[in-house]
Parts: sequence; structure tokens; C-alpha cells
Amino acid sequence: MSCYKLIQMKQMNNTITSELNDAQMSAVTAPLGNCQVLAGAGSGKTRVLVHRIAWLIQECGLSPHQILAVTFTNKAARELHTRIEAMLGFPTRTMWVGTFHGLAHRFLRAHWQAADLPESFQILDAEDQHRLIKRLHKELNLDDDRWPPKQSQWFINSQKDEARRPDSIILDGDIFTDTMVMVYRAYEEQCARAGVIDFAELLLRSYEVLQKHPDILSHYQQRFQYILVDEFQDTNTLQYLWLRLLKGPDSHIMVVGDDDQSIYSWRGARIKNIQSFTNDFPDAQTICLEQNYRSTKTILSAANAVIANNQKRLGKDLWTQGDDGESILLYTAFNEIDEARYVISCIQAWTELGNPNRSVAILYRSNAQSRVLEEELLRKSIPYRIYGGQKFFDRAEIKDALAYLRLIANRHDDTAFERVVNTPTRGIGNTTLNSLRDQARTSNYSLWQAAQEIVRDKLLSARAVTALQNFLNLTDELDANTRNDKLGDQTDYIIQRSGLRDFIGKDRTEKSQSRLENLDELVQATHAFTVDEFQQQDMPPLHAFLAHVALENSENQADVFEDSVQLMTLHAAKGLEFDLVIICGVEEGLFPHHMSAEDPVRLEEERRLCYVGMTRAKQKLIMTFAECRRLYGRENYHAPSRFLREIPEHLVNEVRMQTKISRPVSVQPAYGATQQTDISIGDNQIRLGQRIRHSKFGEGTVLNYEGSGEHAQVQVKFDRHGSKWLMVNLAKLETI
DNA sequence: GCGACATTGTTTTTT
DNA sequence: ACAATGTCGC
Repeated sequence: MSCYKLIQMKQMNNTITSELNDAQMSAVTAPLGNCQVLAGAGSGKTRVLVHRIAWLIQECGLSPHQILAVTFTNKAARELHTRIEAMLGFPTRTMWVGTFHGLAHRFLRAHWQAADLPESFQILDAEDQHRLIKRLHKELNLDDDRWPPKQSQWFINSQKDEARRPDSIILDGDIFTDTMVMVYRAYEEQCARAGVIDFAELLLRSYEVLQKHPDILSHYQQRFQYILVDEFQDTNTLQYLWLRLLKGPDSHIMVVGDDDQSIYSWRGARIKNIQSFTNDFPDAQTICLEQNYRSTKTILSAANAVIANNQKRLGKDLWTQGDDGESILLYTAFNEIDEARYVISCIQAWTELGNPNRSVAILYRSNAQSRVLEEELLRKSIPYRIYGGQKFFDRAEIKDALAYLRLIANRHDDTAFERVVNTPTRGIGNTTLNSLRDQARTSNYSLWQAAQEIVRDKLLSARAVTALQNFLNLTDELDANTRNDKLGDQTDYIIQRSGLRDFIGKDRTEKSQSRLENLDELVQATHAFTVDEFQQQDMPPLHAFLAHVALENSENQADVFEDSVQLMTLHAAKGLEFDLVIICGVEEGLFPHHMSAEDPVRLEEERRLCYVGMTRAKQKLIMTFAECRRLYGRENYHAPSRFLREIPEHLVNEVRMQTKISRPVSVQPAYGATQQTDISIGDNQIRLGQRIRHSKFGEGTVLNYEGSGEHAQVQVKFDRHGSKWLMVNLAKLETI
């Protein structure tokens, strides 16, 4: 090795290991073996993954080609990949970095024959799956009241997540199991006929291919010398089995996770996998990352105190070298409107200090809570962005347009067929459709084939036959006329020619206008789409686009660059961080949610959710709860959440609602946090929760105030000296 | 086949 | 409260 190269390597080595603490260092430079990293919130988990991979390549001589890194979200996968490339300074296209589903998809595209799939198989999303199962229930004459399709959907998905096929489910003579298995069977047949597979099936099918084809298995086992798994606490049974199978006898695996941040057990995630890992790989080294680089001491102590109430923990104590920081503000709101006003007033105070809107996140337990907050943000003209909610490609009009594309790609895609056969309405109603379904079922055809037969043999009324004929012709025509077009032009033409555009825009409401805009956006997306070499190998653009849409249903990326306050559920906040975090609705019944309150296991998950939320905050944490909240049209009185009581008192500044104003009925008088006072310090009006400085007592928070002019007094809770009442014009106070 | 009413069930949702 | 279904009559 040349001297120059050695020096270069030495430098690289330095960049890989510099700025790492001891624990991070031992994870990054761990010997080439199995390893488990328990990474607390904000302990530099991604950093360790990135550096570890760089280390494997630079120091252990592994080629990127031999590395497999698995994440849960596309975003995490992208971040991982770009950071690795930035660190290494060269592209690593041959490295497999992706989500479980993305990687499984890639695998199945390569091995579709072994997987017994059509080459052009398409992915069924959750909504399509639901529709399909609903239709199946009808065909099987299952009463929807007794047998909700949602339940079957849940059953099928959880069986698949447990790697169970209908044949491997033990029939216990129970009518429930019998029925569910029957539906599962019918569902599988239907999917096979239509050439579609659902999310869980991506994993299960690829797992089975590996199991049944030793040659394929050994190829991948030999190829992937090192497997890394992010958010390991969120893996389900199937994902764990998949990983274990893929890890060859000579390869190694590193899993990174945090049992305290497991919040998806209701989706099949098994924290137990962390324990299983140490059992299955007894030689695995365990490394704990406990130093937190994100939050202040105060925030961290509070979060630690809350999570300490969980019994089932691996046990980990986060610490930080950071400052104490401000106390946690706890505001007791009168109702959710008051809460929203207080929250927004806090944000205003925060941004007046020069902080950008984007440094603030409002977190809540359930999406329904966002509306009041939104209204208040709107009223105060504060730009905001709501995460979650409906994804772009989930909008009805987009799915309609996509269904045309799917049908062109694959005529036997019944889900797509059902979706657009009468959208826009073209005289094919329920009666016709039912005969169509009958026909399809008895002949074991796709709906498309059944329709062809009906048209050919004129099996229905002349009117229905003509209508069907027109639809079949239309679809074929859309296909034939755009066969050589670019994807964007094809999409544009199809939306126009199918009549979808006119249909969507026919009434001139604002809603239909925005739907039209969405269609335009879709066309634009198809124009901009390029086949991703990694994920899609050499698929035709149309197929590649459909797969991309299903697997990477990104949200509307519009105005992502505007400096806006971020609103999201606590779940959606995992993995993110903000200078100021405001958690709303911290009430019994809402958080912890009443659906989870009785079950201790689920309660612990709620608590972890609380922990996740609190540890998102870097500098300042505000928690609010409302004594009274309108929920489902009723007014409910809730007690403050038990989680609040679990926070040590000395870390909290309790700000009480000020005014004794009677309940607002329809008008909303100014009160509480937004009430204007005539008490001011210098030029600044006093606000509840306002941070001030006293020459002797130091910094504190305004809890209360009284009187005006010369008699004005404020109650301040000082960070170090407890709370005191002070005369405003005597005490030397200044606002911060 | 389609539009107008009633009925229903409302946590979280990485793919 | 509210939206998203399903049922009914035309």
C-alpha cells in the first residue's frame, strides 16, 4: 500500500472515529461480529450507523456490495445512504440500503419466477386491500356486522406478520378462526389471480423464496457479509425471521434500537425481538448509548422520571452534559380553545425571540386535536405544516387516475377495475357489477375477463353490454394510444381521455378545484419521474412508477421550504427533534388514551409515547392539558394525565389559567394567556409563562399577576429560588 | 343508476 | 361534531 494511501486512510480513520464518545466509538469500531446497540433518545444512533458502515468499508475491507442496511422509513433510508456517501466521499450504489418493504420488493422483482408472481405484479396498499376484502366478504356471504372486513384485514395482516399461511394456522374448531382462515384463503387466491401483493406479502413472499430456494438463499447469505438494522425495537416476527434467514453462517448483524421508544406494538412490532436477539446470537456484544446530545438536563430528567415508571424495561439511564435549561411549562387550560390560544401565544413569544417557526413542534395524541390548533394558527397568520393526515397518493382522485394506469399495466387488477369501471359514471351500476362479479367468480376469471365474456356472449341487457363494451374499448384505447408515450404524457392523456378530469371538475366548488390541481400535480410527478436504478432495476417506467407510488407514498412536499410550525401526532414525531416542543392534551382518557388505559401493557406503550414526545425537545418543553374538552360532540372533563404526576415537581413550572371567566358559549372573549395586561416591564407586556430576569433571584417564569400601574404585582417562579410575588415597579425585572 | 337521507363509529398508521 | 358509509326511493 502506498504511503499516500496510508495517510489518506489514516485521515479517513480519523474522520470516522473523531467526535465520537466512548460508547459510540466501541459500537463503530466493534470487531466484525454480531452486535446489539441500545441507543437512547438523542444518543447519536444514526451517527453510529453511518460511521459503522464507513468503518466496515474503510477499515474492515468490506465492499459496499456486501452490506445490507435496513430501516423502517424511506426517509431514514435516504438519510442513511446520503450520509454514508458524504462520509466516504464516493457513491455506494451497490449497497443495499432501504426499508424492509423496499428491499423485499427489489428482491421479488429480481426473483419473480421463484416467487411465483407475474413479472408485472403490483402492490396493494391498505385501502385497496380493504376494498378487496370487503368485496370478498360479499362473495362469501359474510354479514358485515358480524364479520367486519376491517377485522379480517387485521387478521390476515397479523397472520402474515407472524409468517403464518392459512395452512399453518391451527383450526381450533372455533367459528372465528374457521371464518378468518376461509377469508384468508379466498384473499390469497384473489391476490394471485389479480397479480397483486400487499405490504406484508412482500416480506412473507421473499422470506418463503429464501426458504425454498437454497441456491438463492446462499447467494444472498454469502453476499451480505454485514447486516445493519435500524429501529430494531419496531421489527415484527416476520421481519426478524427474514433477517435471521438472510444472515449467513459467516455474516454478521448489528441491530440498533431503543426499547423505550417502541410505540408500534399495536402493529405487530415485538420488543421481545431485542431479547430474542441476545438469545439467538449469544456471542453478540451489547453496547449502550446513554449520553444524550439533544435535550437539556431538565427535559431529560423529566423524561427519565416518566419512563422509569415502566416495569418492563431493559434499563438504561440517559444523561447529558448539557445545561439545566428552562423548567418545563405546564399549562392548565380551561378548554381546548384556551389551550390552543395559550400554545399559539407561546409560539409567538418564542419566535419574537428570533427563533424560526420551524424550530417548534406541536405534538398531540390523536389527529382530531389538530383542528383547534390549526384554527388558532390561521387566525394569527402563523405558517404551519401538518404531518400525517392524508398522503398525496391516497387522495381519491389520485387513486382513480392511478387505477387507470394500473389497469393499463395489468387488466386483471380487479381492485383497479372496480375503482374506475364507473368513474366517471358511465352507466355501469351495481346490478351490472354484481353480475360481473358473479361471472368472474364462477369462471375463476378476473373482472376484465368476465366483462369480455359478457360482452362477447351478450349475457346482459343490451344497455349494460354496450356500457361494458365502451369501457373495455376505452381502456384498450387508452393503452394503445399511449403505448409509446412518455409516462407523463400518457398520464395526462389518460386523465383527460377517460373523462376523469371533467368528472372531477364538473362542479365548481373549491373542493373540486383543488382536486383538479391534485391531478395536475400527479401529471407533473409522472413527468418528473425517473426510474430508480436501485429499486427498480429495469422495469418499464409505468410499472416502476406504480411501485414507487405504493412503496413511497410521500406526502405532499409542497411548501416544505416555508418556515412553518410543525404539527403532528406523537407517533409521527419519533426520530425528529425540535428546539421547542409543545405537547397538547395531556389528559387522562386522551393521553393515555382510554382505549389503552386499562391494559398495563398498552399503558406502558402510552408512557413510551410520552417519553418519545418529551425527548423530542432540545431546549424547551411545554405541556398543556384542558380541564374540559369537546370530544365526539360531547364535553368531557378529564383529569390531568398520570404522566404529568410522574414528572418531578421541581422541574415544572405550573402556569394556571388566569381569569375566572365563565365558559364561552359561542363568543370567545379574550382571557387566559392571550389576555392583554396593562402590566409591562420596559416596553414588554407581561404574559403568563413569560421568562424574566431578576437582579438577585436570576431567571424565572411569570405564573400570575395582579393589579395595575403602581400596584402591579407579578408572581414569578424562579428557577433557583422558588416562587415569589414582586412589585413590578420596585423589583428590578427585565424580560428575556 | 343516482342522488338524498340515515346510521355509524370514531388511537396511533414507518410500508 | 362530523365524516364516511349504507339504504332507500325515484
